[in-house]
Amino acid sequence: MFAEVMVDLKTKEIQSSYDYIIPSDLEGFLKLGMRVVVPFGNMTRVGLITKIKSESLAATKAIIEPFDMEPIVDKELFHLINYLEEEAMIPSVLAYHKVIPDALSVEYQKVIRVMKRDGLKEPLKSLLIDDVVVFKKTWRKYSSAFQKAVSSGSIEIDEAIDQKRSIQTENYYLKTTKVPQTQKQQALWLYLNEPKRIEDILDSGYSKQMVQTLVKMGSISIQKQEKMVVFKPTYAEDSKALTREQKEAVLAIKESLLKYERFLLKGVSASGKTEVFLQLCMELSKKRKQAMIITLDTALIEQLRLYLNPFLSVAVIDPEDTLQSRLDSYRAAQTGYVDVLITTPSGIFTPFKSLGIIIADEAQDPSYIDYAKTIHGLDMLQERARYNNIPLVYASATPPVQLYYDATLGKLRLIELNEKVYQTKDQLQIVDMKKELENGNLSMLSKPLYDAINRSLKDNKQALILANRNGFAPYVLCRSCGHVPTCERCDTTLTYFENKRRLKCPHCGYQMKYEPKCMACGSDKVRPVGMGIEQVEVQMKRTFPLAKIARLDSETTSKKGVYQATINAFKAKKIDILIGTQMISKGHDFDIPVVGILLIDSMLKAPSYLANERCYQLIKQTMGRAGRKQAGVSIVQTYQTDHFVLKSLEDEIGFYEQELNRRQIAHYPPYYQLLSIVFKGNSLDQAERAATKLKQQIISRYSQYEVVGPSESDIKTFKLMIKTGKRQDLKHWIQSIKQYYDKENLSVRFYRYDDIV
DNA sequence: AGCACGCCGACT
DNA sequence: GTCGGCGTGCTC
Repeated sequence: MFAEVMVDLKTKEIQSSYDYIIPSDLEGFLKLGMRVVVPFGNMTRVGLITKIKSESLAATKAIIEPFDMEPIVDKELFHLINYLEEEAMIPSVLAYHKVIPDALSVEYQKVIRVMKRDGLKEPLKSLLIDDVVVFKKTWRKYSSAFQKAVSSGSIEIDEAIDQKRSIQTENYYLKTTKVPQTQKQQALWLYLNEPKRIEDILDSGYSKQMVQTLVKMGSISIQKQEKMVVFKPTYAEDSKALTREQKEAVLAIKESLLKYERFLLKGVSASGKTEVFLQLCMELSKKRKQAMIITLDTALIEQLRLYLNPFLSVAVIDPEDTLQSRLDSYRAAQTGYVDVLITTPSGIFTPFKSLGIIIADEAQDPSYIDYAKTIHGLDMLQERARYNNIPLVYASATPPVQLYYDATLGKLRLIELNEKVYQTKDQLQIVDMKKELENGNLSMLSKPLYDAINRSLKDNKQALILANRNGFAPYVLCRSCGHVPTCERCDTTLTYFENKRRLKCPHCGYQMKYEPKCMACGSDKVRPVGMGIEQVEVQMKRTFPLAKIARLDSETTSKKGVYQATINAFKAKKIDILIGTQMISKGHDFDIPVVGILLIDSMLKAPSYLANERCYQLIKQTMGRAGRKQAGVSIVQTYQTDHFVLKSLEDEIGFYEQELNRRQIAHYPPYYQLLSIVFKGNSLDQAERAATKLKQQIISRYSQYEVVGPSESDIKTFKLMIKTGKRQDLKHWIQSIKQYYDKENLSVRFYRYDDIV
């Protein structure tokens, strides 16, 4: 027999499936979806069995050994890998790496054994102080030196595979056919009529000693089985009584529990969405089916877990947890040992024994699109729901335009939860900052917002300020020559952080020390330009010197636990004014009379077709934090009072309709599909030529496509943006483009979810 | 001729 | 990702 194996070749986007001979002793044991160790060139690599077949013309080498005891990729995951390859245009090896969790990935090592020490020259001499040294990535630096040392016989090299985390096993004890002599021993022997763990045996009153003697005598055998972490519900009493709307929502979704259907559960926070989730999960648990809930971050995961755990067994995959704990939860979901799995979008590929529902919470959030803009989490979840024939519930207070559009077409069912648990009338005020300037107010704080905060502080109450812009200033400018420092890697302007005196790239994380001297002309007239959250904090402290002020942004929360601690302190009223980026807008219920929204003008101008929707959602969500029990006011400061996003903050339907109208006219989703094609060559020139050439070819051959660009995007790259009514059309020629440019020593990449226009 | 270096393609 | 083959070009 033969196996088709997808060899783990991390970077190259080449054909990666090769045929291997299955050694006769592994026949029957090796199955589809298991990983195996195979020889590849002069290397030893891990690969995934993608097919088992009885004939192969190509196979010459045999599989060395199995790497897993059972398949780690099931039918559904194969389907998803295939989907990523076809729809997201990701090469299959990369798709495989997306689907396999980090905890199960492997690293390749070189084990160097010193044979003749006197033959060694520098730098090897000082590197190989011990007789056996293991190298990982640093191997590459010295590979040629090692090579020479091998041929001169001073060292030998072996390959080793390092698993980051393996599936843990533990011993189970089982009786054999050999009956022991004494009565006591026989009691233990009879008790082990099925495999039991040592803890359970001890709990039942038998001693370790006895087990061991019986093992020695051959009356008990030891089996290795996977060690499962058990997630148990904490068993509370009855759940809360449902409101009429909640009952209707639960009923509507319950009706289609065993078929594929999409729902949009629209409700502001505190409208009781979580209770609806709980009811659905409990219903499924009775049917021995599992639920997957996706949310955004540690805090929201924890909130959900605390709500569900009294009634259900709940596992959690949080990227901030350790590899081992993520793997435990992964296995619990895969083996069906848990009712509910809560995870962030990073966990959307977790396999389940028997999945019954998928709930995508905070469905409007951009983090559902992966960093590389090639995968949309919501699309993957839709594919999984379709595959498993189960419902998919999107939950959001401010649904993405795409889902609103789908709902109007009847492609998904809209369920609204309108009743706020606390009824209050929220007030909205939009302040024109141009007028403030005319009236002589030079500060970043408008008079109405200043008054509102002041009043609140006098009443011993709090204020929440959204300033969604990291750092002290969006960029620094040399007033002498006009130079603006940009990122080496992505060419975007660097954000200035005053506290750390550093310039950072908001895009890729590149950072450098800030010197108040111009890198281009040497002048010392370098000044920060524009406003960021650090500056807001400084000014707030100056304006309200007696108030306790805290800031929540990516910088202050880089240490684990700070986020939650600050939120808790704010809830406990130990902080008077909380200033934060978008991270303060999600999930938390504060009871505050004043919400101030600053620095949104640049967001409205962002070069993304999603800018309006993101800004609208952010403002709405932040407003939603204000005034639960008490009356609240939200104050939005802007220079663009006429912008339709701001004008329709209290007219939801109006917003969606105007935005949809705009997108239809400008040819954006949901009416048109986008595909960006990015060329990266050895030189800017080469990339531009290729992009221009392809554009002409597309225009002349396919009149239905609209091509925008080419425009310079990252360093040494040019981008074309294709807009088309039907995406189906694109697939067939993408393959040929790829092959064509591979020969030209140019890299071409395709991004389905690029929103930057 | 002899060797160092870099690019290219094969790897089942 | 890794290695070997082959061509180029430099040096003795």
